Amino acid sequence: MRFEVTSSQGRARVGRLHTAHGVVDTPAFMPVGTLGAVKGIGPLDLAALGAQVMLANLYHLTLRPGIEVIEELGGLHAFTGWPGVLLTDSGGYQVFSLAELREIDDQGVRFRNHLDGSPVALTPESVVRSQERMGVDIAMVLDECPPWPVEADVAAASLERTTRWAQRSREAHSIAATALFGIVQGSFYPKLRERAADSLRALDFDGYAIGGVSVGEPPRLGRSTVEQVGALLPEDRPRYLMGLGTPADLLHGIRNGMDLFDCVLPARNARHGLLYTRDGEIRIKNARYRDDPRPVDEACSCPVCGSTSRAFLHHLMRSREITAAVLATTHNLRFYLDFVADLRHALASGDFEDSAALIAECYAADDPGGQLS
RNA sequence: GGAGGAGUGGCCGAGUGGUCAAUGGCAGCAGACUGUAAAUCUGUCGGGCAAAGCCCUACGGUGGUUCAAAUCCAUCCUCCUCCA
Repeated sequence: MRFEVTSSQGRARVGRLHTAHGVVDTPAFMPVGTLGAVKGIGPLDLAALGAQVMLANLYHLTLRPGIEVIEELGGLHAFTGWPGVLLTDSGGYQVFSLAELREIDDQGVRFRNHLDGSPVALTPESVVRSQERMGVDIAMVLDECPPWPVEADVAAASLERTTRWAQRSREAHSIAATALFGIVQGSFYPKLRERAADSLRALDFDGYAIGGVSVGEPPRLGRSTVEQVGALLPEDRPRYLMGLGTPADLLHGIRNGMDLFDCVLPARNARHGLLYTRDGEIRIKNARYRDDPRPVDEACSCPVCGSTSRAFLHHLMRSREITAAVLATTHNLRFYLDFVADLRHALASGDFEDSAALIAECYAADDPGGQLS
């Protein structure tokens, strides 16, 4: 993997990430396909929308269909038919989201499989090995993602473990075609974040992620952490803000030097009837859209906005028609991908602050403390 | 003609003397969702008001018993089943 920064404005930057399965223009939004596909859209359609990277999840793929099956079928690219770059998350997020179903110690994490209760063990080493076996382009280390609130001493102990795991992950990494990213934890304690960034830098990862954000904290804390950690990460490596976020979160992240983003929001919200437009969010199931002949977003380039009214989407969504999810997902992902592409182009041409101001206006409600403007 | 059964809030459907403006579900109205246990979950859901309270209207119609009726009695209306 090779990463180059081609232009920058303030701390925001434009870059190119070269991987075994193609190039990624950064800043990039990466749709989340936990089980190997983004819910509601096929891999080729997703690529046609402009997505260059898709996420998948090692914990989930380990349970079903199993790493062996994926390996036998030629790796995760061949198995899923996804033509672009693949990044897998390690299961660190499930340490947070499935907290009631797991136990954690220095060795690793033991889950009670959420499907049938059977035990599943992940260790830093097994996680790196499994991601390499699937042949993904970017692998994430196993980390512990603590919820908020958490006491400082608990967060510190958690971080020490995550740091030891990062060391072990680094040592376990053996296949160059699969890049390995470290993850900065440390909850919302600046000293812990600083310590985390220092120790990860010393391990010389291919890229660096900020994890443990949007875990129940007040939005201002998340924002300030991104600002702080963004300044601590190496300039010459891709920076990945894990799990975020809203359009406003992306703008804030880009402004603070982030290159990669992933989030389930555009896809999940689409399924739940919340659509993004250049004038803000709309809840398409609301009665007001019953006979609205306009497209979801006049300025949107997606195939749905080119052919479909809000009224029709409203009808399909209320009827719980599966196509409603497909169309809404198509639109929202295109919106996100265009959103980031527009900022990328604005950055490259020097118009970033103008674009940012426009976005901040549309998504003011999403802007705790007004950091965007 | 005879025998039995049933009519409850927009719909379906509980409730069989007071704790019932009436369980549930659906529909409706709105909200949440951030490295996906999520095509999920939550709130609301007769009307009015100076609104954690009060008033009005409500369980097919009418009348009655009772301190008190969706619940008991009489009668009428409608529907269903079976027998002639």
